[in-house]
Amino acid sequence: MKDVAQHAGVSTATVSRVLNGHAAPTPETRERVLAAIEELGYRPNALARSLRTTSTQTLGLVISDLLNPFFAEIARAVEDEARSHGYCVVIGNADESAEQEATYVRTLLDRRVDGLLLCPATDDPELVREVSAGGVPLVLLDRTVRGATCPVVRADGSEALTALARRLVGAGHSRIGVIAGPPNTSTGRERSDVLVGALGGLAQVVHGDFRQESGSQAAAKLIDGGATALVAMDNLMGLGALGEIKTRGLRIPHDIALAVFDDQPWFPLLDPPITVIAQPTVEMGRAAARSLLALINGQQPDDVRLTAKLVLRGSLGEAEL
Amino acid sequence: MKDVAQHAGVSTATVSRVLNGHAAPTPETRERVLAAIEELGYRPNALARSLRTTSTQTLGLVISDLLNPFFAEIARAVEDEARSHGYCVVIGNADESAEQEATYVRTLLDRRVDGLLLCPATDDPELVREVSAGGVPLVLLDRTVRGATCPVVRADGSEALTALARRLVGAGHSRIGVIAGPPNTSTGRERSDVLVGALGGLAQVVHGDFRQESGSQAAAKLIDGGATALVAMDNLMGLGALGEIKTRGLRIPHDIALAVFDDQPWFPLLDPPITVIAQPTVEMGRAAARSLLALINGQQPDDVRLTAKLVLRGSLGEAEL
DNA sequence: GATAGGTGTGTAATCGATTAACTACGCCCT
DNA sequence: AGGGCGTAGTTAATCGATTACACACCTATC
Repeated sequence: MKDVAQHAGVSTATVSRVLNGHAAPTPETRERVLAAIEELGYRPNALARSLRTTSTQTLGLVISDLLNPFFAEIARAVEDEARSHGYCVVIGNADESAEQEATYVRTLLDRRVDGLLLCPATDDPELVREVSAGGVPLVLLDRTVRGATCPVVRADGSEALTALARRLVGAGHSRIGVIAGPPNTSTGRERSDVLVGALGGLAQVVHGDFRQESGSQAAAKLIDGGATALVAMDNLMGLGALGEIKTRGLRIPHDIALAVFDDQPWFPLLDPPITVIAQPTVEMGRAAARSLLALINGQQPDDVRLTAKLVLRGSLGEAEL
Repeated sequence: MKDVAQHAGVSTATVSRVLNGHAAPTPETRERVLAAIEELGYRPNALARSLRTTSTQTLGLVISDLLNPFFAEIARAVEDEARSHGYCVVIGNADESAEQEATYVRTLLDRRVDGLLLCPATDDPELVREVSAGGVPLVLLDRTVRGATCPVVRADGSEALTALARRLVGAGHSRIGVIAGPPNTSTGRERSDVLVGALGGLAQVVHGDFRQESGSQAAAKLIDGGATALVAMDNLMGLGALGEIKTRGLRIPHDIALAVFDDQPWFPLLDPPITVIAQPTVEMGRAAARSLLALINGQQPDDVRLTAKLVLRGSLGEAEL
């Protein structure tokens, strides 16, 4: 910057003003400075700028698993929305591990992100408290924690799950296997609670960990237990369940019915296409980013609750007619 | 930091020394400083540190599309490897747009990332030159550019493509539709060049853009053109082709054979399972990260060429027997 | 007991920007 | 002519760390 100033025959202050579009510099000076910048190929150092202004124009996003297309899509939406407001997003991958999540959150805070979006790995409020104590704007996404004190953006699947339960019961299924998420995550608990409640005693629950492998194992256990219908509470566990069903040579929906929470582009391609509860992922990501930006700007955004929708495709069999 | 120093009754220099594990401070001082840090909940400002040391411990990764599971997996691997070496990764999503890619690259350079991994959207070497001119370590991943002067990490599918061509020809297919990537990307060009060459005149090529929609359109065109076999050069276009095949009610492999470049966890679940050319994505990501770290440490890593493998699963029909 | 050498800390410059406070230079008005 | 005022630009403090250099103190040696 000093070089640019020298080159243009002005002080660094003037260069800075030109850079930041301040009113002061005369058009002529401005021209000279811009020419110098161009000539020297100067690019301002964002670190120095941030240090001085205490604003990094960066959001942190800590998600549970980048490999999960659900989160990838969310990340994409967050990034889109943030960019359209001039913000960058730094993504941290927690790998469903609370420790790694904490490490990442601290790293991002150390780098002074302007705000943080978190999909908490567990419902332990400790980390959230730590961030809030640091005074950094925080929004929870997809999952919440016990006694959360910050805005939360999530999808509400109650209605869809209830409708799904009604269909399954109506079709005469009496042993319905629920492949639930980990009980220490809000989504893991709530989704299965709602479904189990609506199934009124017909449900058998096995908890997985939102990963493919656990989906296969849970499916195996439930099929062995005599289930005639399976509901996987997340797309990766759904993938695992499908694998197990295929391995055993069972036919959907003839031998076993299946529904999955989370839609994926390839679900309609299966034979039969898979019935799902589709979450408005893109909207969730955008809404979360918007809430966070509002928070950063000193507003008090409300919680956002979007509704997930039941999409019938055929994998429940007659139940769908 | 000043507060911590005051609290411990030492100077900021000593605090800094404790923080950075310098030999100097006596165990007793060290204790006092650590206690003060603990008590005040002090966390060092990474921006200030980076400004002073000109090292951010951060790698930039600019990929074409986070929604593409291939790139998501790569991102994951890069992140893993980087983290294990104490580096963070900032991911930029270029959305297959050269402009957005350039914007992101510049933003990352402004933030002084220690090195950059790039999956270039086009094979135009201009951006690469710009980065190199800035003296920032750069490694290209998956794709290369014309006359690249930096290390490149990619998968070589020639062998697998040739084997695939042999099988298709051997099975008597005489009109083979190739759904290629954009001709201005190295992977888009090279993959189809190899395959078309190996098919010796039996190929019909339609270029897509590595997105689902273009896969459907290309498939439609090729099927209308009388193709009895399709090869999609990337998983998203493969997904599109599958959709088109399903829409038309065609049966694989009876009515049409299909193979896809890039494996996906759900390909084995289809009926029949899809034959693919599988790339070692995780290894690519890790290798790229390692090359970049080597470059940062002043070494001169070689290009890395991993081999993609043909995985026969049944979607080619008799050709596979 | 003076000197050399080693050790633990402090002082202050520095990284590259932003910005408050100040200066210098017209220009207008009485 | 002189005072007031607006404007363009400069000087220097600042953000929060790192680190070269200086300094004080202690110990070992002759």
